[in-house]
Amino acid sequence: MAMEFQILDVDYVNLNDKPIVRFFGKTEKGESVCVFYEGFKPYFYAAGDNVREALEGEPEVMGIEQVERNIVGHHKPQKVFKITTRNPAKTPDLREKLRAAGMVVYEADILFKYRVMADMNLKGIGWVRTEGDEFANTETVQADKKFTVKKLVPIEKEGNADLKHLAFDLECTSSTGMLPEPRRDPVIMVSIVFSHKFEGKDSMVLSTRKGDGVTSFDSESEMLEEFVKIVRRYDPDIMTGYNCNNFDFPFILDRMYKLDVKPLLGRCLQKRTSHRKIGNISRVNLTGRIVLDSFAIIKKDFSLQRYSLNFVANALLKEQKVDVKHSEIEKFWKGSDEEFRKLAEYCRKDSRLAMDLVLKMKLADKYKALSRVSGALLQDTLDSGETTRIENYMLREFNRKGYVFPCRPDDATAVKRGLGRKEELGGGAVLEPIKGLHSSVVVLDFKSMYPTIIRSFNICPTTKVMPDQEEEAGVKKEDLIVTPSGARFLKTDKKKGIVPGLLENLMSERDAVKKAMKGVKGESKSRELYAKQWALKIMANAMYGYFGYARSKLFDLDIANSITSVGRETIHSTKDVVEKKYGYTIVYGDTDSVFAKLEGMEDMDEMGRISDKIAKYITSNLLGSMELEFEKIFKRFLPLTKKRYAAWKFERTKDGWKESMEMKGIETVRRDWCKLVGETLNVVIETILKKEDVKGAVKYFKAVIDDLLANKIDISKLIITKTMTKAPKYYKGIQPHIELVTKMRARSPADAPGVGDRIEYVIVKGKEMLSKRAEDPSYIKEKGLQIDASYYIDNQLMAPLERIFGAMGITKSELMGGGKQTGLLDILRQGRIEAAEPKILKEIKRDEMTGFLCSKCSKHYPRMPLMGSCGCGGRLNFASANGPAEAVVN
DNA sequence: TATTCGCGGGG
DNA sequence: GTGTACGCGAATA
Repeated sequence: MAMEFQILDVDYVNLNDKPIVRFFGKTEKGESVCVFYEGFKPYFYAAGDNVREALEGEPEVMGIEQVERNIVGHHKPQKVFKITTRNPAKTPDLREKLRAAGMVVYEADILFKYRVMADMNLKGIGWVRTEGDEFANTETVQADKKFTVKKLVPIEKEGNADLKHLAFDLECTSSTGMLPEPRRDPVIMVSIVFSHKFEGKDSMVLSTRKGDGVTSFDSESEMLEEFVKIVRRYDPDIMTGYNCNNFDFPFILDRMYKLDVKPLLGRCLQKRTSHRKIGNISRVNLTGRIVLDSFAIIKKDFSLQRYSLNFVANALLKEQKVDVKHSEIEKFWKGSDEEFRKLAEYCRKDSRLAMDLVLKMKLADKYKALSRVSGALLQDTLDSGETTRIENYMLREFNRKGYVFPCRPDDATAVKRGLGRKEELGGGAVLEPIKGLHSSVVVLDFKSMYPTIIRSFNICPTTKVMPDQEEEAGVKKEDLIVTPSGARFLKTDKKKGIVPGLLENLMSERDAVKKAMKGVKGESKSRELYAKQWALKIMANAMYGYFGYARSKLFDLDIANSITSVGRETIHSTKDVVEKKYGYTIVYGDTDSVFAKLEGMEDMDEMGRISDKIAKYITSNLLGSMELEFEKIFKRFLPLTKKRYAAWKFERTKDGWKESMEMKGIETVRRDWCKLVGETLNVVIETILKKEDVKGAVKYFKAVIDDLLANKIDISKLIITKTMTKAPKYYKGIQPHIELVTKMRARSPADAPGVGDRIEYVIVKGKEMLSKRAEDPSYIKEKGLQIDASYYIDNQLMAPLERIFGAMGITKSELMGGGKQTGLLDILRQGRIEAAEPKILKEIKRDEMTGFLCSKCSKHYPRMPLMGSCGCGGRLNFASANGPAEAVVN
């Protein structure tokens, strides 16, 4: 009998002194599976003269065999010892023992499940077929199908099994007003939402109080026991919740521990579900299932202003939470039946939103694809970074080519590498932007620059030849490629590097998937292919970083530097060719792109044709698979500094040119800015770029300021929000939103915001310090208070807008009305500005300047206040550590 | 201008 | 479990 399933999780147990590997999975029909595989012996490698002696009499060692393997850094196979052991868990001991004896160990830090998967060529989320199945009569695991198998064979099969999801959410009371703590605060309610009907229901609410639509319990421990039973009966593949990794799981597990409820939420009935917290990150171990925290994934994959459940649900699902403030939970819990019912619906809705985010936003798709490409298990793809995936992917290929893989470095080595990195590792080239507003700029970029450099120069730990290694490698100088940083690699025809080979596979497979996408019909199929090509791209792009990462098993600065040095040289030579051969100015460039100015050109198609021609010519002179291509047109391009610019972009599509704005390094939405800032910034940038109307932009900005001063701006645009994370008394510094809460409590304790609430405030006029002048927007309207216009001008609007206008050569004094405004058009025409020369009196260097100092009362201002003089009426000088000065020089 | 610090999200 | 450990904006030197 045989069976096919998709691998969800793998672990092992020791039975009779032998490891038995367990594969948890799901069949196409939706049955949960657990198969047992026996007979795989743990092993690793060691090199050195005293390996046998060092392991003499070790009961854990089953065999030591001398074998030949390739080792990174050598060009001929080396004699190493393959050490076979009894128990994977004992490997670290043996490893350290060998190291203490001066031996070098290999592959002695690979998790046993990954050792097995790599050798059997099995991948996370990959499909597998079993052979020699025998029914396993065991109650140690929970699954629809349980078998002991003789063999597991990977199979090529597209599509994904239908996974069962369970979302849950807790409500707790708090005895302190701070976040509830499991050591003293109880769970009062648990909501559960099912992706597939469970006993006829799609959701449940459990609680220790009775109410409509709620399953009630006499005690918290009975409720938690039932929660465990429901999970087991429903048997989900994926458990989710919003911030469940950091709150709901740790909380409920700690409560179970305290109340003596067995936390058996996984598919193994012998392994308790546990959580471990390191730093701020907590991870949950659910054997046979997967924990997917929708908050964690959304934070990684979506760029939003805020990540509260309500904000995210609004932005992504157009839904909102039931309206209950955190501070009201306890009130509703103890309140009327109606209030309790509302709390239950609030709780249910939170689970439903967490579930909808996962299912409707397809949060797991990308990660499934990454697992299938890299081989890492889905849980690891979700929780850990690129390292796990790259190492899984590389290990397999290195082993196939007869290499043993190095171990990861110890902390001391990693720290040393990290320190050395800064001076020794060069990054990409960033060309100095030519200041001013530019028109008719085309952007050309190198397709997958670092992967193609690695391929074209055959850069790999297996092809690197050190100065004294020519003889060992059996090569001559002409067999080597030298990179600009001076490292030497074997040419491809001598020996193809493993990493270049992997990249070639990743990139050609991606091309094939993209081709297949064109002919595909059906939304789910095309989504799957899209995720696959995305994963292939991510894996290819991650390869470079791995060589420069301090904890990498293949850390090699020669390699990292070789890759970036080729990149830098390529950018500079591309700039030369475009400028000298074609006569166009490069106005900017960063790592893998150059921005060329096609002076005076208007016609998009014409600009596209010229770009294509240039790109094609340059590509023809590049090595190997490196390729320059036309990417987009910036009809207007306004650089502020390196890595920061605004542009009016046109992209070529099959239906003509698609227009949009592109901002790099310029935020128009920040949570500590009021709406007015973003709005003003957007209008100003658009006016400059689209209408080329700098005067208009200045005029608009001045009008905003006039409106502010005249109290004509709607208060809603001036609201700043901040969360109160703890009770006011625990704040050490004085902060506006906390001062406001204190005031609001004095006015009306019942309506004042509580811990965890977001506080909205507006700064009003007054004599007190700024923090004391934060006010509640509705209170302002009610009492007709005046807003503090100069605060909004100096502390909110000025800095970001000054940067934009500064890039156009407009100084603050010109902006604020006093200065001359002639010359703006000249600036535009020239596309270049010079900094104004300051008059020299008593001077300090620019970087010495700390702000402004009143000559009368010595008050210090970090930034020039709006009125241009001190509040006391005194004149302002420049301030520095060496005292005041009248001028600043560069 | 670089580096360290603090806090998000959950109740 | 043959383990590993966030990330960005603000404040500060």
